[in-house]
Amino acid sequence: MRASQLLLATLKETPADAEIISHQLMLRAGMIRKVAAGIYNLLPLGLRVVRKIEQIVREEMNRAGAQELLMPAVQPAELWQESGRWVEYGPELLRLKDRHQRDFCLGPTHEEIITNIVRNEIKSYRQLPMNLYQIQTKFRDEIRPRFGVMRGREFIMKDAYSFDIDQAGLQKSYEKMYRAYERIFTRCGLEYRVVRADSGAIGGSSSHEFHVLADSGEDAIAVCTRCDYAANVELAESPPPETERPLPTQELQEVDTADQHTVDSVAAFLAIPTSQVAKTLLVRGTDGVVALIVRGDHELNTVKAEKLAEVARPLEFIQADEVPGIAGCDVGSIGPRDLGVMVIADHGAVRMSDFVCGANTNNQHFSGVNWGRDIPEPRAADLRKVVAGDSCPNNCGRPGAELRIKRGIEVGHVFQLGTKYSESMSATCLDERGNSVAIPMGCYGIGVTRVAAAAIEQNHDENGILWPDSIAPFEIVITPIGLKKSESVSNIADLVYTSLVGAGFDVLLDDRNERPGVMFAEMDLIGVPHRLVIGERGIKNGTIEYKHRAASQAQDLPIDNIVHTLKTLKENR
RNA sequence: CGGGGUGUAGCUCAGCCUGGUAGAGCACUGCCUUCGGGAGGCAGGGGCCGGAGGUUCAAAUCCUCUCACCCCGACCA
Repeated sequence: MRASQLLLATLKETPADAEIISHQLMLRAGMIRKVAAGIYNLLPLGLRVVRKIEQIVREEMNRAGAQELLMPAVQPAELWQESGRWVEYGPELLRLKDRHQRDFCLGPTHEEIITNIVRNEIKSYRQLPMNLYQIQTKFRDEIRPRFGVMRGREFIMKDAYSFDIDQAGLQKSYEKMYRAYERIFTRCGLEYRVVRADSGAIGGSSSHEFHVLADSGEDAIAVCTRCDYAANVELAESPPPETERPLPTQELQEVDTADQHTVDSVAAFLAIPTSQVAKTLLVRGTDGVVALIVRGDHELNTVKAEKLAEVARPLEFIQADEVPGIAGCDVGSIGPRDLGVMVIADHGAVRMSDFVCGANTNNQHFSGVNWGRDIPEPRAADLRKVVAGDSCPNNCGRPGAELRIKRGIEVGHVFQLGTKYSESMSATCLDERGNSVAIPMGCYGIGVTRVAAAAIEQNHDENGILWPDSIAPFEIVITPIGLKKSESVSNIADLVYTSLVGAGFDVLLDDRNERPGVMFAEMDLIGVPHRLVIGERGIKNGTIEYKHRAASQAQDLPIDNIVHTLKTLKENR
């Protein structure tokens, strides 16, 4: 490609509404332009990167035995009504009507369509296992799109769906995808962690997210400092501590706590740490109200709470105006003693002794409270969010092992759907004994455009992007100095360009006759990993200057076998 | 949906408080000089000041409404 024929839409200044570095650099490098909130043009340079990522994904999916197909972006409401998601999915599903007033939506995902294909085409276990995937535009009407293509409303996604005759088969298909994903993200040059995750609204059981670690990540993940443990903060377990509960040393006392209504202010008022205060939260239960207790310095994990059979889903806190009727006091003074509702305490709270809690009378708290003595032993459960410094839930036992909270960008997600869709949409086939069974499904997504943004978050410097070779818009840029003035420069530049292209490199020849400073700055900005500078000076010595984007120093390479030299360089990387 | 903010040239922004002929830098066009890290000079082109209504002799500026975008939160995964 010649730069004179490329739409090189670089910006010197950073557009005001771009917050994070990848968004800024994608705009400045001329990869994307905004059309509306969360909706972007992919300019030629951006599309080049996306196509390279797609190609890696395609190669690895095919290698794993999946087949590519293409489903429509516009989908009829009937299929969504059948699966129940026409109602369930909510306003994130962009709905539209055709000229006959029939309902359609723009697909945020394709479980309905693929299940429809499979129920029509798959009749026998002999046709399984099967894995079908597509790389396609998705639409999700996000409440708040942000960070450029990181969280766009329209984006490119690879989605794959596996079909097996039984759970064991699904497990195998799942593991295959898991391994394919490891290969894909490694080939894209990304540093990532595999995170155990909640499968959430899509339903099913086993689920892993692939997260690129970056400070700008939207998801908090808990990772062990010593082992592989990594989990979504919402799902990371906090197992019962091994320490015993200390014996009581204080008597139960009722204390006047004036107008202190929060854990922090009560603790400050009594001059004790917040970890000595029990926080009592009233939620709607399946049978009446339930009190959830966590230590004052801990936070309730609503995902965990919802999993308790006694707690109503979705989790609903008792409104402030209802509290006096239940506890006899306002929100700031609730405690588990003589509360008259079921009490469930987090493992950490169960280990407390001589603690402080509300007295169910306004402005009154108890101190010196002990389970078993003053309040019946509560039911114990894992209720809290993990915090940095917690011990590794894996019990990896390595010295110094503790949890850290890091931020991650979710670029891939694999989960086992089970028979959620095959049952609601009757996708069945015959097993070897002739029984009709619902087909267990898995689904596997990769946010292609998000991978591009995540790669930038991880690979950039003050001058611009540092693309990994595998997904760079161009592998090599040739920068001739004084192109119009020097015939030898222009001849050598052309010669090197044609030889490199002939050797299969993806090369950009900067034939714009710009000033050197401009060319250097722009090529650094768009992040071409390898640069050859051709100038009179080098030609006289029979050399071409070579510099890797990330290197601080350039080096001179002999012109003679430049193609071979670069091939060797590439192979050694 | 709640709170906050911003809409003025392609981009970054000034001007608004205190009403009086629309500005700068970058980008763009032409000419000259320059030419190994986003050059300099001269001359140009480009704006219904987001939109509608109002106040006023006069509105980018004051008032009302509206639309769009951004940030925080809630929500969602």
